[in-house]
Amino acid sequence: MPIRTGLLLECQHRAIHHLPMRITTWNVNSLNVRLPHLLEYLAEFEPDVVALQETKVPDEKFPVAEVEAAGYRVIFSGQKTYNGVATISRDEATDMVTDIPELDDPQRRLLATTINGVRIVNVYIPNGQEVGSEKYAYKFHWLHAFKDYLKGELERYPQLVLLGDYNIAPTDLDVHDPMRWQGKITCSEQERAMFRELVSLGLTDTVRSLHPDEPMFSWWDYRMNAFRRRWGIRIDHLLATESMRPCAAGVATDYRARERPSDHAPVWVNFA
DNA sequence: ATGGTTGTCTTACAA
Repeated sequence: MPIRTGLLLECQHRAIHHLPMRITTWNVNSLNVRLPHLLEYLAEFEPDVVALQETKVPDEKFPVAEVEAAGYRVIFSGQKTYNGVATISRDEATDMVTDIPELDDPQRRLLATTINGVRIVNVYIPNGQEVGSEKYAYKFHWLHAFKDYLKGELERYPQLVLLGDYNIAPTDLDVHDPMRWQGKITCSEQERAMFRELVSLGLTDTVRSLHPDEPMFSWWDYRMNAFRRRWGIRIDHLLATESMRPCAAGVATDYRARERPSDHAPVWVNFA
């Protein structure tokens, strides 16, 4: 059965407040390297929106023609070597924002836009490297400024999806080996408290709400055959306002198993 | 599991 048909069947029992949408987040770790995988993903899943992180491509070198040839539009905020975000969509993206007000930051980590009446806030939250490090302090500086910005977005846009690479594993259910990761970067109590603060602004962890008891991972270290051994963590998330009605979700783990993969797999949610 | 592996105008740094 084609996936598109499956989406409609899965969602038909829900009340529809906006167009049904399949929305994906994927840290591609270099769009230049991962472009073939992205084009395969678009053809296979026919998503309405895909938020990319770590594109690592400056805007003047973004592969616009390739994405448009696949039947999509794209907006982006990139830089050389590091970071970079892009949002791919079937329909028009308006009211683009690339910078957090009050945060003077050259790192390209935010791309907010409106698609079909839904505010799509695509983020590449800083990794933090190690608890207590300078980069860890930057992670929280960024997050505090972002949280203030997000409050305003939520007031303006009743239908909002906040998605991306959060670099936070919210609970031990999101970690293959919680004892190994206890207190480590992505799993520290301070990071988890910040994740809960974002949720408490009026958002739902859509993937977890649909799979409340199932360990699910979105990132596996390149080293030590971590993927083959299923040593993963869930750090890529789609949070949404209550109005959004998620009806199915999953991780396209298959894309992590391919040749020359990103270390993240795509995470998708269907909204009724 | 702290050993390693990716990606980047690389030989260091970020993840």
